[in-house]
Amino acid sequence: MGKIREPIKKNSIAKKKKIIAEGFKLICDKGYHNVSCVDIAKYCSVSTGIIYQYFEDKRAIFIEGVKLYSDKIMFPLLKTIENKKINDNDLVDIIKDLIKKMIKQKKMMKKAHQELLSMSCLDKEVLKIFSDKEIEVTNKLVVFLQNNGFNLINLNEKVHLIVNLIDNLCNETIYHRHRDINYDIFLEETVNLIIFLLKENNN
Amino acid sequence: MGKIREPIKKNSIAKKKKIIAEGFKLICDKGYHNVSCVDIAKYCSVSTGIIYQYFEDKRAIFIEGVKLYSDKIMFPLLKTIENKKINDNDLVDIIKDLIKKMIKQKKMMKKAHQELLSMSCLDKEVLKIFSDKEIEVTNKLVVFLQNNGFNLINLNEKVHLIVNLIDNLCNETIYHRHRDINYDIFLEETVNLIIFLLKENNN
Amino acid sequence: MGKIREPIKKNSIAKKKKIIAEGFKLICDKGYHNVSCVDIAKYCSVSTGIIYQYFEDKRAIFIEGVKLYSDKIMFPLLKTIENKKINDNDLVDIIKDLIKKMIKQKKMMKKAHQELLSMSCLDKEVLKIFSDKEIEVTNKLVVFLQNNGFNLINLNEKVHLIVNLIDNLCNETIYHRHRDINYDIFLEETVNLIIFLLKENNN
Amino acid sequence: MGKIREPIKKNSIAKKKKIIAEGFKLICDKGYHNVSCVDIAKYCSVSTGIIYQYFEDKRAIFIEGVKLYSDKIMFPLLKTIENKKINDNDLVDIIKDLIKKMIKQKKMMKKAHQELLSMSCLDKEVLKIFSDKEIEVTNKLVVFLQNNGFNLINLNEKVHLIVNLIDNLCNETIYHRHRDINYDIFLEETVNLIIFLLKENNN
DNA sequence: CATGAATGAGAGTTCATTCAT
DNA sequence: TATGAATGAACTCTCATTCAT
Repeated sequence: MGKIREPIKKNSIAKKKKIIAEGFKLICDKGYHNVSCVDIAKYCSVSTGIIYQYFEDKRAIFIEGVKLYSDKIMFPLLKTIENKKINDNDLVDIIKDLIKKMIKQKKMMKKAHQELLSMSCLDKEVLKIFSDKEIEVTNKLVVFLQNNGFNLINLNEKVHLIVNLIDNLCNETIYHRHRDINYDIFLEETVNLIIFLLKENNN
Repeated sequence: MGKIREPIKKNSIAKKKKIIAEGFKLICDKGYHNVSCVDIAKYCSVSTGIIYQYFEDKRAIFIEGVKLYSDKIMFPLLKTIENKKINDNDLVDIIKDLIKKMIKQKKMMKKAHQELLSMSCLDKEVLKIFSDKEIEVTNKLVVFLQNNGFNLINLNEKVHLIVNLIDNLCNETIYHRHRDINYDIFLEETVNLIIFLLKENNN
Repeated sequence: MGKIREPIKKNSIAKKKKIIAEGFKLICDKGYHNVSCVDIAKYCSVSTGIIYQYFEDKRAIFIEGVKLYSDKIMFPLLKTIENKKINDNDLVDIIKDLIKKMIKQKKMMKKAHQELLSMSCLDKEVLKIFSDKEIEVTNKLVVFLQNNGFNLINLNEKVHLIVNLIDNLCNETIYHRHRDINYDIFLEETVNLIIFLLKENNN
Repeated sequence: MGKIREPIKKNSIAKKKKIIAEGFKLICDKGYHNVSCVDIAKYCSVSTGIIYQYFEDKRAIFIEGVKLYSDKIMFPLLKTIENKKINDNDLVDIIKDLIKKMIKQKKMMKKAHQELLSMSCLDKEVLKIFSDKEIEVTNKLVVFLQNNGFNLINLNEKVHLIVNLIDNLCNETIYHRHRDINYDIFLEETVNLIIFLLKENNN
């Protein structure tokens, strides 16, 4: 029943923010299904009752957390390309450097990353947030590339492919550990593809 | 405790298989966390007791199901390339056809596919099964390509990339629905990349 | 896991006490193995949940009950000798009177007594509680006897024997009903032994 | 429902005996409430079905076991005095020796002893078996003492007391371990009492 | 507004007993 | 007769949610 209430007092607003921040952290850490609302309340040093005044349920806390923090965990690319300039000479190095930074970031958030990935498979709202965020990333990359002289056709779709390629590389490196893959070669081949996409004078 | 029993009688073996098949179906349909062992028992028309004689717990049923059915749901590529021959002329068409078939298959198993993906993010054993299966797919594709005259260096890594590219395309098409993407162009560009990988005289 | 909580509010403290008192009563009445936690909850008019917030499990309720009520059930001797004075003339009568009072008390608690005895055979913690209580009883009796002029050697061991003799007599009378025993004579002989122990100028 | 059947074939009779012997052993070992009928069946290498054809339930197996084997566990005194002769000179030594042998025997059967003691507190049938056995023991001891020249009044009751005293001593020694008791002195005092009982020219 | 004790439905699991083979 | 697979009621325990204070 619609008893959800928005905090007005400064103090209460801070409390709600705390529940999102800390609660989201706990969920990502322990796993969504291994954490109860009482756990979250305790972890945030608030009463269980207050949680049900600010949030529909556990999922709502998670969703709010996803909205606020998914950038860092799922899309480190955004931060990484900010204030970058590229010139043709060191294109390969720049891409490699960027990928390495992303891997590092994602590794730091491994647990959270897994949890978010898992939830995004099942929860339409989470997926929507990610889709929107991906579009944002794509758009920024498109602008970024155009500003750096890459005026290609189908740039939108190419950027999507690039994002996917980088994401795959990151995930392969962090999780899969396929025994039969040489990850250095995998990196080279991925970069090759990205360069091909960026250099292509298609159609 | 080691109370898990292996069925011996024909009838019982069938019953265990039924629990895996139907139980896995139910889990994929409703979601792992929305289904209890009692639900599974009812759905399979068996007693709850028998479930605990054949399986450690709910997860064990799921894992068995994954082992048996993950091919069809996660790796339809395997079936799709069997008994195929390719010649240079229609390479593009063959790839496109293959992708379309895979999308169709995955769409049929959408719910199950989501559930498996989600679980693979959290459960090491599930991930392991998938990793192993992926290696198998890669190896078969490598052999397949070699049999068709594609003797490229880094073939292993390239095939991995191809599998990823196709997988991404499938997922994009089935789930993401990014508003800003033209999926026909996305398909063209993906195929372009695959062809590039297959034609490349690298290094 | 450490989810056990200590009640703070007056009301809750009373509730926990109620669970111990009534739960212990029910267990003693019906038998430890014939009573479930749900039974106890219903009998105490509380929810099952609260039981698991205050107690580890059923056994914990029983143990708490034993700690609180074992005096009355197992060691009525303690209460019985309080504020007694003895002089040589009526020693026999005093002992007989004391024994009769104890039998009466134990008879009232027959079911509980059986249950406690039974559990003490199997449960080390219960046995420990009883052992400690027995030592307390012994010590008080020792002091009591010294205050009444019985300064014997090996008083500790003698008192243990006396306690045992009385206990045996009680149990024989309440339970065994050996057909071949004349319980009046059995009482006489037991008192004889006690007197012998108290009068002995040993070694 | 009265489906209990008595085995007729040699083979089946042996099977029933086996269930009693081995089943009783298992129950005493693991504890009555920690062993299921299926456990017993497995332990005895018989089918669960057959158990329910020969016995009402688990308790029935236990009762049969008690009937057959309780002598050794609860009343080692019987075996110990067989073919003994006593003369006044070494009466003390004989009693001490006897007690030590009993303690040794009971120690060997500690687990079973505990279980039987525990059950005897709750189960009237078990208690009856023990009561009858105790009467038997008493009677044999009475005859034994008369044969050795102890023609005392109230011999029956005295023997009961002696049996109790010895039993207490055994139990104290094996289980209680009261910190404040010196068990050598306790033994001395107990023997003193027994001698007193045997020498007394009462009334 | 905030608290956290209390609720009770429902999850996972066991086991005495039955019954088809 | 003997088997042991199967049953399902009953047990222990958890947790999202409520509500008196």
